[in-house]
Amino acid sequence: METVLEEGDVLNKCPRCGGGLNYDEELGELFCRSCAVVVQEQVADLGPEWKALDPEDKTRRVRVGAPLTLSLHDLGLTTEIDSRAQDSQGRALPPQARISAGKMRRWQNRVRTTSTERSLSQVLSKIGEVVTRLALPKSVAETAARVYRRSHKMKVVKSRSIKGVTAAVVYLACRKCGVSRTLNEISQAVGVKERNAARYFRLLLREVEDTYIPPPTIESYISKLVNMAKIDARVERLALHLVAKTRDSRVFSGKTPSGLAAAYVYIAAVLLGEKVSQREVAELANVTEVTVRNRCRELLEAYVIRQRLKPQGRGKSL
DNA sequence: ATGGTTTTTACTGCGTC
DNA sequence: GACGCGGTAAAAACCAT
Repeated sequence: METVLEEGDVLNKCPRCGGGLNYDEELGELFCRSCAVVVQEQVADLGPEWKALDPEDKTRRVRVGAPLTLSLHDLGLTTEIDSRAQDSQGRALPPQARISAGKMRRWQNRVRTTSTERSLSQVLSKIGEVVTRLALPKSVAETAARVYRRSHKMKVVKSRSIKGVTAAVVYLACRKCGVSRTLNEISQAVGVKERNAARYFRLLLREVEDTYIPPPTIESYISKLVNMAKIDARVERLALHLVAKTRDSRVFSGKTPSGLAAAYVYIAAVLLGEKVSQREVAELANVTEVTVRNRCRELLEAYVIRQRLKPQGRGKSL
């Protein structure tokens, strides 16, 4: 039960960031643990939604080869690490612009045909823009559009900021689809203050969305962090293990998951003798070093972390 | 608006490579 | 001496009420 990553989980390297890729044939879902973290359970939840997709996708998915690569890329492993991710080990990716255009076109077709009135609002087209810009999966676009139409029907978004609503809806869709993007990233892409988007997001949750959407887990943050920082996978495993061990603790309550995740990763790295600085994990988790330190302190106060681990664990004991 | 909680900002001292 | 680490106080942000 301490093992979270199963054998054979990692099939490939992410073409964009080099992180581990997981690809589920059955569900047609691929997830890079750096760019778009999707935890196993959440994938299962996605099942129905994916089945509802057009058959064209299915046939494309079955084939192996170049189209697959294309769809891999399509499935939205994105942005945020763009600098080094740009071009990886010689595998030439199709020009960004072309893919974006194609995706945009497809998305718009779908929306046009399904939406009853095109004049529904500018929000829908804005959603398309944002999804394209962030290279998010199609499922996100569809989910976002669906949520928006519903909220529109319920009149809750009447006379609200278009940008704010857009960001909120897209973020909500990401959450539903298990795509790990922060509200901050999306707000920036939309060009709106995060707190405004947050307001609308809460509004949506309260008024429209009846199904509870779990917030991003500490575990998902940990995976994201480890992969983004290119830290040894052992650290990830240990960090996740520590989370599991300390799961039923009040240390968690009210603290930002990303900060906690950063702390776990840091502690795990120290235990394993990996050289990872607080600054590094803090930056990647979008928190300050102070927060990392505080979480570490609280964690270490609450628990005695011993290193009685198996093979050549040259860890120190804290 | 307000109050309680959490995070950030800014600054300091300490050890070490 | 710069760097990583640890701590602190006050400001800022967040959130429910």
